[in-house]
Amino acid sequence: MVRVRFAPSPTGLPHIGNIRTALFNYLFAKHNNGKFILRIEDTDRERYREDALDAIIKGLKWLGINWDEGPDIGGEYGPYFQSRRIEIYHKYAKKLVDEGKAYYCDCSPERLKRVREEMRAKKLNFMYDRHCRKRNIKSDPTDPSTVIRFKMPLSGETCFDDVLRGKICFDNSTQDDIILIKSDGFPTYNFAVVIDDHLMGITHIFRGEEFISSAGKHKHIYDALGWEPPKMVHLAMILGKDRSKLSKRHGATSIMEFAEQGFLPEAMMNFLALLGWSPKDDREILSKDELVERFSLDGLSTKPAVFDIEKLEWMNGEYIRMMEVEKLTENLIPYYRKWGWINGEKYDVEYLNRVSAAMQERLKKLTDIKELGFYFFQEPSGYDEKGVRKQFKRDRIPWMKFVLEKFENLDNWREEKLEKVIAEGMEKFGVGAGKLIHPIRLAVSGLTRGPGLFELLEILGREKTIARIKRAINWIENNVEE
RNA sequence: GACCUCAUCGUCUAGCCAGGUCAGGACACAGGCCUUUCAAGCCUGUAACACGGGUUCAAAUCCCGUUGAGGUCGCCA
Repeated sequence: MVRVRFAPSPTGLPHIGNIRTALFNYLFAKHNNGKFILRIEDTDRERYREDALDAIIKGLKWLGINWDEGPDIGGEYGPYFQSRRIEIYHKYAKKLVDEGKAYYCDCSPERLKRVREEMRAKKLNFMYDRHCRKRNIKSDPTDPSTVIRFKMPLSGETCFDDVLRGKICFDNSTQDDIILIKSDGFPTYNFAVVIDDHLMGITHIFRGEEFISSAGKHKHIYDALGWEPPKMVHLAMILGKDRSKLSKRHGATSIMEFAEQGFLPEAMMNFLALLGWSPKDDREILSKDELVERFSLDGLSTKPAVFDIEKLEWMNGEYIRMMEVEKLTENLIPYYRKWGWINGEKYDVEYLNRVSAAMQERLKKLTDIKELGFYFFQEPSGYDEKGVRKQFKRDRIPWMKFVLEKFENLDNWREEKLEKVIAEGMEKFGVGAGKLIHPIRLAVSGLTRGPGLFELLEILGREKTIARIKRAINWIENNVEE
């Protein structure tokens, strides 16, 4: 049985790099009918953030990544918070000390800092000088004046197998006597991860390549405990547009910021899956089920990938276009509320659906409708500048007045009827359709672009159309020179 | 600095492991078609094997080196 885990630390909001790691774990588990486990690595009390756990859970759920065992739902390998597993770590740490494979150390942070600076001055690798290694201090994991350190072999070489990269080796002389238990009694990541992965029966570890260098150290701990390490898969990183590590500078980094910006979880999952993994054929739009079905180790890349938001936007647009109109409306409603376009429980779903249908193929993100479709909900507060120059010339006024009058007397406010009015105007004034259509569009929407004019007007309704055309004529008379 | 990882269009990538294809697809970009505008859709185009050696009849593909990029070197994860 395949068992994989996503093991975030609640020290910050999850960004797309973390989430993609979670996704690959998830896809691999589901592809193999295995279990996906969520474990919270909350052993750093200094950097702990109250809101982080909630953000992690929210982000994963939003994307559609569900776990089989985890902090909120439990499971037979719990607890799934490392902070609740302290006795376990102490037990194994003591065992290692008893067997002479680890030792207590009372070096102060100040001394460590000094040693580090001295080594730096000599241009040596920064490592603990093993001052306590042979002192045989008697202590206890809970004693705040001591830590427990691991006795690294002093010579030789240690290797582990990375599923993607093959054998990776480190010279033991370069490996530090890492801390297993901190002075506050909490384990370090390096220790807890080994204990938990083993005890939780993890079969495969998918994590970022920034963990490659610690994997060598983990191997020693596995060996010391007589355990077999899980299979290791170190994923290539996700980089920003400038090829540097992803950070705040690159815009939205927290996964929920993408949700707020109007990206769809299905599109986000699809896009993230393709960052560092390839289905190896020409298909790019893949549903969650298809991703699970097709996910495989040999499609995984070892090369860092640049996060390209333009492709995400394209893909999101694809998903918006594939969506049922009613579903699109449902997705848009929270934004309409947020912007005050609809209030309370009473709104015209029929109207919203027609707006959705008209705007669907023009949206890349849900929030695009704020710029592109506001006029369905609000009076335009001004007119597009270029549009004014081209379409709001004074000689258009008679044409607009003609259309206005016809509209006022129309017996049936239907697209076909509206179109007929324009045709009549073309004939009467001997001009092309655009000469009438463009000024009317600008008058009712304030924009020079959008859905077909007759569709737009029919949705908007007679009352608003008439009022807006009148207002525009007035505006031209007052603002445009002869 | 030491150690580790990586290297195909601007970007995501297929091809590499089992050498022989005009190096394929997608985003973006440019042009065209459609069209009342904008989108969408369709068609076309520009664009890459980091460099240098070697092995071989033949190298994007195998080997070595160089360069470049990234990562790690915490009582962070």
